[in-house]
Order: sequence, then C-alpha cells, then structure tokens
Amino acid sequence: MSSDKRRIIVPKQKRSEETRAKILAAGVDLFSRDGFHSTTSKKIARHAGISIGSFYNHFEDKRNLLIEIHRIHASKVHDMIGDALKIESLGSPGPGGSNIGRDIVEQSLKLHDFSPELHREITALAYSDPQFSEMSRREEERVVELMVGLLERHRDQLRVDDLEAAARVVVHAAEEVVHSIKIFGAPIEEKRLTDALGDMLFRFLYKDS
Amino acid sequence: MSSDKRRIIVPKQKRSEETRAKILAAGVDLFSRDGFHSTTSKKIARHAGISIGSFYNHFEDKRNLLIEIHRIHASKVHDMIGDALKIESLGSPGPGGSNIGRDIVEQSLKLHDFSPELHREITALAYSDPQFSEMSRREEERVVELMVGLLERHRDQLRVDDLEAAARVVVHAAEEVVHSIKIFGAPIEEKRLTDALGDMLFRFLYKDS
Amino acid sequence: MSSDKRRIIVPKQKRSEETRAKILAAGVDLFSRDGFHSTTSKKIARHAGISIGSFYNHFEDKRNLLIEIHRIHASKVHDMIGDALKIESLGSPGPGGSNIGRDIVEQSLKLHDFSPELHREITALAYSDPQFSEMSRREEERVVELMVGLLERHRDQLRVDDLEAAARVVVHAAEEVVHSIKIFGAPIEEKRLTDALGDMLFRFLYKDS
Amino acid sequence: MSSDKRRIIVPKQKRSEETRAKILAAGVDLFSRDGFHSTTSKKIARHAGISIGSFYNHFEDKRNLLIEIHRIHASKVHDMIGDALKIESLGSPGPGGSNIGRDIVEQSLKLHDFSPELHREITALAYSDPQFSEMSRREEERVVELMVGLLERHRDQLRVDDLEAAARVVVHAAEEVVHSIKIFGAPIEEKRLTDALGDMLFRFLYKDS
DNA sequence: TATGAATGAGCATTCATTCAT
DNA sequence: GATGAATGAATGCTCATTCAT
Repeated sequence: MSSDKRRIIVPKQKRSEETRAKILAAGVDLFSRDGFHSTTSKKIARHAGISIGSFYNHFEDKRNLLIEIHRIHASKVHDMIGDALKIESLGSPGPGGSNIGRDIVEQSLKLHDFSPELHREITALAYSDPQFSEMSRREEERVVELMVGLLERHRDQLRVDDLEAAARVVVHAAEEVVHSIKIFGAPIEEKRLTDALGDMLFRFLYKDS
Repeated sequence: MSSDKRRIIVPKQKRSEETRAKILAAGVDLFSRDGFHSTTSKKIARHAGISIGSFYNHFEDKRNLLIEIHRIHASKVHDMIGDALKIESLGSPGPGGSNIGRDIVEQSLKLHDFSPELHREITALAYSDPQFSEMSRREEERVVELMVGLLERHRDQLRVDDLEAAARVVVHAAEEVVHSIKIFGAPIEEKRLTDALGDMLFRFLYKDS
Repeated sequence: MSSDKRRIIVPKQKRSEETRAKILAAGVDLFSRDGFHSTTSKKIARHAGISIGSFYNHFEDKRNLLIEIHRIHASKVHDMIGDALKIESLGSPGPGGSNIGRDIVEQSLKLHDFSPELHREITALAYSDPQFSEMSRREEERVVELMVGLLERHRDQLRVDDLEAAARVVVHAAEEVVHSIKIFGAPIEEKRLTDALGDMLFRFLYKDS
Repeated sequence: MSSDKRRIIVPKQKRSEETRAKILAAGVDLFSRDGFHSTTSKKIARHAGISIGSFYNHFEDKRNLLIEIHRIHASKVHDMIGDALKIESLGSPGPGGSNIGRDIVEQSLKLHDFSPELHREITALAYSDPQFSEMSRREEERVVELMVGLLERHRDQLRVDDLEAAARVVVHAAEEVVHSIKIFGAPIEEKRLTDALGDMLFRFLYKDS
C-alpha cells in the first residue's frame, strides 16, 4: 500500500545534499528578488545551476520549496528572538534607562535586517494564501509564547494583567511599525517612529512610569 | 487628427455605465473570494455576464480593474474614517469613561467590517507589488493626516509631543491588531485583544491617567 | 433578389463624401506609416475622426479600403506616367544628349517621390497576397502598354525588335533599381546607380550608339 | 550562478535535434504555402507533429523561426551563386556564343527554382518589415560582391568602368525580371523575356558588341 | 540520482465586425 | 447616415510538471 506520490529525495549522499542546498539558496535569492509569483521553477533550477528534473526530485513543487525555506528561516528567526528575549535588560527601567519597550523595538529592528525581502514576500503570502497564513500564525504563536515568558519574568514591574493579550498587542504593534520602516521605507525619520513605539510599549507595560 | 492610442471607454451611454458597474462588482467578488492571482479576466467577464472583449473595452487589464476598485474602496473607507474621527469622543477620559484609545479601536474594527476580504487581498498586494505598495502608502498618509488632526484637537489632554510619529505608531498598531482579528481570526477572545490595544493607546497618548 | 451583403454607402450627400475622404486619407497615413497588418480598423476610424460604425458604412473592410486607396493611387501614378512618357525627349540621342534611357530613369525616380511608403506597402502585399498581386499585375500591364507606345514612337532609332519584351525588361529594371534607392536607401551614391541604369537602358535600346 | 534568461535549446540530444529539424521543415512548408501572417505557431507545431510548448523551447517565436529559416536558405542560395559565378563562361562572347549576360540570366532562373515560394514570402517581408529589410540587404551585398568579382575577372572585355554600380544594376534587373517569371508567372513567353534581359545585360557590359 | 526535451492546459489580449440607439 | 458598446473566436505565449535516457 505504498503511496503513488512522486518520491521526494531525502538526501543521504553528499552530492544530493549539496544539490538540495543549492536549490534552497536559489529559492531564497529569487523569491526575495522577484517574488513568489514571478519566480518559475525553471528559473530556480537555472539559478541553482542544476536541472529542472533535479529540482522536482528534491521538492514537490515551487510552493513546497518556499514552505521549506520559510521553515528554515522561521527557525533561525525564532532562535534569534529566543536569544534576544533572554536578555535581562531591565536593570533600571525608565525613560532614561534601559527598558523592555526599547529593547523589544531594538530587537525587532535587528530581526528584520535578516532577509527583509524574504520576510516581505512571506508576509504577502500570509495575506493571500491560507496555507501560508497558517504557517505564519504558528510562527507568531511561538513568538507570542516567548514574549509572554519575557513578560512573566518581569511581571512585578509591569502594570498589565493579561500577559498574553499584552504580548500579542506588543508583538503586532512592533511588527507593523518595523515593517513600515524596513519593508516600506520609513516615511519620517526612523528615530521618531522607534522612539514613539518604544515609548508606547513602555507606558503600556510598566507600572507607574 | 486625434491620438491613435487604445481608448478605454469613458461611459456616455447608459448601457456602458451598467457594464462598467457589472465588471467592478464582479471584480470585487472574485478578487475577494479567490485573490488576484487566481482570478482570470475570463472569469471576471463570465461572472459579470459580459464578454471578454467588453471587459477590455472598459479596463486596460486585470490590474487596472483592481486599481480602480481600490480607488473606489479607499475613498469610501477614507470617508468613513473622516466621519469616525470627527466624533468628539473625549468627555471624561479615563479607563472608565470614553477615550481616544478605545474609540480608535472601535472605529478600526468597524472599518474592517467593510469588505475585509478585499482589504486582505489589497494588503497582500501591497506587500508584493510596488505599485500597490505605493497606493497603500498614499492611503496611509491620508489616514495619518486625519489622525494627526484628531490628536491636535485633543493636544491639551495628551502627553505625546511628536504628534505625527504618535499618529503613525497608533495607526500601525491598531491596523495590525485589527488584522489579526478580522483577517486572520482572533487566536484569543477578541475582547482581550481590543482591551489591551485600547489600553495601550490610551496610556501612550494621555497625560497622567 | 437583392444581395444580402452589407450595403456600402455610395456617397451622395456632401457630409457622406467628406467622411469617405477622411477615411481614405487616414488609411493612406496609417498604411504608409505602420503597414497594413499593424493598422486596425479602429485606428483608422479614430485617426479619421469618425466612428468605427461609420467606417464600416463606407468600406466593406480594411482590405477594401486599401484596394480603393490603391486604385486611386494607381490612377494618379498612371496619369503621371502617361504625361511623362508623352514627352518627345529624343532629339539628339547619345551619352551627351538626352535619351530615352536617361528619361525613363528620371521619370521613374520622380514617380517614386509620390508616396513611396504607400508604394512600399503595396509592393509588399503584391508579394504576399494574390489579390494584390493581381492588382499590381494589371497596373504593370498598363505601364508596359505605355512603354511599348513610347518605344514604338522611336522605333527607327532603336535596335530592339521585340518591343513588348524590351518594354517589360526596361520597366522591371528601372523599377527595381529605383526601389533600391527610394525604398531601401541607396547603398552607394544614387548617381552611380542611376548613371549605370540609364546607360544600360540606352545601350540596350538604341542602335549603334 | 548563471543567467536566468529564457534559454533556447541548443540541441545536445538527438531527439532535440530532430524536433528542431521538424519545426524548421514545417516552417518552410507553411510560410511558403500560407505566408508569414497566416501561419500561426500552433499550426506550425501541429504540422511538425510536436507540441506548442516544444516549439517555444526551440524558437523564441514565429519571427525568429523565419529568421533562422532565412539564414539557412540564404546560405544555401549564396553557395549556389558562388558556384554559378565561378564558371568561366566567356570563351567566345557574342550573341551566338556564350556570354556573361546570358549566364547571369540562366543562373538567376536556376536559383529561383529553389523554393520560390519561400523567396516570395521573404521578399514580401523585406518590403514590410525593417528587420527583414536589413537581412535582405545584407544578403544582397554578398551577391553584389560576388558579381563584382565576376566582372573583375572579365574586366578587359567589358566596357563599364564603375563595376560596383554595374553589378548592382545587373543584379536588380535580373532579380526583378526573374521574379516576374518565377513568382508572378510570366505574362509573355519566358524566352522573350530572358532573351531581352540577356541581351540587355550583354550590351550593357560588353565592349563593342 | 541527474538530465532536459516534451507536453498542453491555460492565460492575457486583440481585433474585425455587428447592431441597437 | 452616424455612433460606439458589445461580441468572441483566435493568437501568441507561459509554465508546472512528466518521463525517457
């Protein structure tokens, strides 16, 4: 009762693994540069320097390549977020000192320096394609979890009760403002936006500011 | 002698105007339901009950149909925003009373009840297509302007100095949270999110609350 | 037993005649500029400043418009040829004096100053379309007739016996050399070509020169 | 990484080479029979017994197929001309003997027995399409070169000074008369035309005839 | 495993022509 | 006679995918 489906290679040999890596790299390049819809599987194969047949040996189709790229990308981003939010940044909170608000903004900006074009493309697909929508949602859940963890560690300094709702709102606000800067090009000086955002998050989260 | 360029119909006859309306309606239906890329010009014509030739008499192509739809949609939304932000909502501010934060959230939610699917699709294109990116940006600028106007009218009650930066941050935060509710389906109870958002905006904007 | 065919207007009213003239003029312009295949009936109507419906009231289709244009053009050219070949140019033949060879070349060049672009387009169609081939042939026959007449008038000075064959060869040679100058752009100085051509025709036709 | 540009197959496999040959053959057939404009890429594919996709794998488009056909055709014709003009035909010149005039006519006729229909179609395009115009011109230049070479080899017997101008006039005259015979169908007996043409060329070129 | 030629459904778009007003 | 919106068959071309080598 074996599946009729095309058999996708699970690379075991070194050569095969290299081919797979080349395809992934080409996919990142082209999806970032031209977008998903303008990137054809032939172009990917050519850009990767392999044959179209080989492409289909390694990935079911274009869509699945992007999903795999997304998976890898997301896990890298997730690790970066994990690292970032581990930082115990809240020694002396307040406008003058360090605070979560400012730190979140800083880390968000940093995260978007990593492949903003790919991020843009995946965000586009999250808005137009249910499967990518679902993937983005799962990714977001993991980020929210980390954010909740961060907030919990500073609970005593915070004024918010519903940490999960707060975490979500914070993540969304940061995400969108950073998009307006990194993806669409800040319409006013970046610093004014990031200061306002940092200020907003700080005031929202912190007791007696 | 006059120009030989392809001429798009500028409706003079009643029948022509009706056809144009049918195409616009069909475009809204299909772009909302299936997305831009899965909607073909043939499908639009069939859905509108007209011929493919007629479609091309009225619109240069699929893309220009969506642009026109967007224009119409945007101006409706803009009017709604204008009306909404005119409301002098700030009798007795504070967690218990009415306040801008809560009002902005409410109005944002209301706005997204109007054709959320189309809004989703256009947002997707704003992320993937430079022309739509530019259109969305212009639209956003007009919203920011209205928001700055609103803030200015309540300046004495507000703690923020940089009204434009504040306006932008507020608009982005509200937009994204509302998208997570109306477009992607709230992952937790809507009220928890909107309360947190309203609270955040309020704390950010208001003096010593 | 009237024909089912679309009834084409035979202009009686002044307005109608003007419309017809406008269409003919527009046809000449566009066929000359863009060629037959790139000229659409809509463009013709627009260029003429009339409606597409009116175009079809006056001409069966694009093809028949060109045929009519050709007819008018050909009769003008024919008149010009008639005038040209009437000239009794052979006072003192010889390389130094006037001679038929040189005159034919001169007149051929002059003829091709009249709408060379249209001539080019019609020649193209003569090569690719049987109906135009036939029309060109008829036109050619009339030119050959005139040429035979000219030769007959100078028979005593000529060495050729088969006047018709001579006429045809002369017409073809002149036509093609002039095309290479007027239509394709002379690859060497025009004078060298026309001198050679005139010389060739002269030597061919004249007795012991 | 290599270029992403659309790549036209450069045949490596035998099957590919066969397909290419089939397309070329089908192109010759259909362009000759129906002309360029009436031949669609679908018809070519069907006639060649291959898929439309395969057609586009091998040729950029219909136009480029004809260009390639022309290139092949032109080089064959050029070889034939080269062979023909090598003939040292001028033993005892004169109306009774062999002479260049008669030889040129003979060879021109022979050349046009090879695919006259294709020649007709390409001539049509030379009149209507700048790119084909340019191609025909280049081809003509090569023929003129060969003709100049021939004339040079018999210079002492010739009366003409400007060999290049003479060569061009000769080529044009022969070309057009032969077209009137082979392409349009001689309106009078072929022999009368060829005799007149041969006579004209002979009298033009030769000393004291 | 890798290759790349072959496939053909499907899409955007054009344009000659009709006909109701 | 004039108008121009409507029509839809037809065309050029793309691209995801298959499969024989």
